[in-house]
Amino acid sequence: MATSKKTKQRDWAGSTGSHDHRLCIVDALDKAAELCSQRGARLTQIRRRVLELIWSSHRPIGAYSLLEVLKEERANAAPPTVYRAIDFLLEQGLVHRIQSQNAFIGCPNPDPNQPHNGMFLICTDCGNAVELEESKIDRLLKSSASNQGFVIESRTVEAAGLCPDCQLN
Amino acid sequence: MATSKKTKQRDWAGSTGSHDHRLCIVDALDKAAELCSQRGARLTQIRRRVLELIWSSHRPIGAYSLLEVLKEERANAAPPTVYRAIDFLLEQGLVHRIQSQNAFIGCPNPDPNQPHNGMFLICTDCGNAVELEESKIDRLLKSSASNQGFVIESRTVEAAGLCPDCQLN
DNA sequence: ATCACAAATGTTATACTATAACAATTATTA
DNA sequence: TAATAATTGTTATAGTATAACATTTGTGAT
Repeated sequence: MATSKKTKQRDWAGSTGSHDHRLCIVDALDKAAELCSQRGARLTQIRRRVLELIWSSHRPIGAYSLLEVLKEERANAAPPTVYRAIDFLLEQGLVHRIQSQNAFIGCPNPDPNQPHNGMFLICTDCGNAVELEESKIDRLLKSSASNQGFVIESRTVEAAGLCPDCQLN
Repeated sequence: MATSKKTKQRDWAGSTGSHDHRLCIVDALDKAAELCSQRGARLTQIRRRVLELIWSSHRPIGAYSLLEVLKEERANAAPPTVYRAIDFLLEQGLVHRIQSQNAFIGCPNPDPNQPHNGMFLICTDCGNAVELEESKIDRLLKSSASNQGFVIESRTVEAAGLCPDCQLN
């Protein structure tokens, strides 16, 4: 259940490919700023910084890993500091929780209206995660639930396995 | 993230309906005994008792809740006692982990060959959970992953919402 | 501007979840 | 029945998350 299991530092096309990841970060922060401003939500320094740290890779990152970094910049950072920021970012739909790892990852496509639950492919070897957009699966799940009279409000879909790169190595 | 959020003590047709739950338990224990015997796996007293406790309701139950009960019967029960039993039961596919709750639930249909990952509908009101069998969703997920060159090894699918009963109350 | 209020952050403590490491005991089988 | 493997006992600790209350900072009304 530990979230800090070591992973190789490698990327794969589906998630990060050979791209300039700085652009991901800038883009995510820009989107976040705009969304928050539209909503009258305050993207404070701490919140912005935590979002930036979460976006620092395409791997889910745990709260205490974030805290370690934050502490170097803010002597008085404590667990509530990071958990509050995370709670805010989750509420705004800017990040997702990866339940199977007790970790968090940036949402590449924050919904302007309301947050959505992501669906993820997570490589067990390199640790990279990519968010799927599969409305079909969502519809199937909803209808399957509906058959039982059950109404879905939120869901967790996380698939673990090997990304293309790690299948070779 | 606490697993002990209070839930109403109510059942719903999709999961438990108005049934004699003792039969569920007996049935589950019988199946477990047979499976283990076939496999040469040892369903010891502790393991059997933990399985029974997990089956004591259709709600996922946490390790420390199990431990509380176990302690009344076995003064020296400690976290490893219950986690080891859970690990065994997970390996044998007799129970599933509910990631969104750090809790465990019995598998009503343990696979004679290898364990499967469950898919669950979990009521946020009464807490009951029911396992779905939706091979369609599995296939969709696999093909969707395959489009990215990703090979799925295991997955988590958990949907939270309201069961039929709790929609009325 | 400044007061009053709300929101965010600081701070300390603690609850909850899970595993490491090694010792003792119990089963299995040669 | 001795040797070995599997299970359980025991203590300690790592990792994840929140409660509760104090302080500071931002916001809007006047």
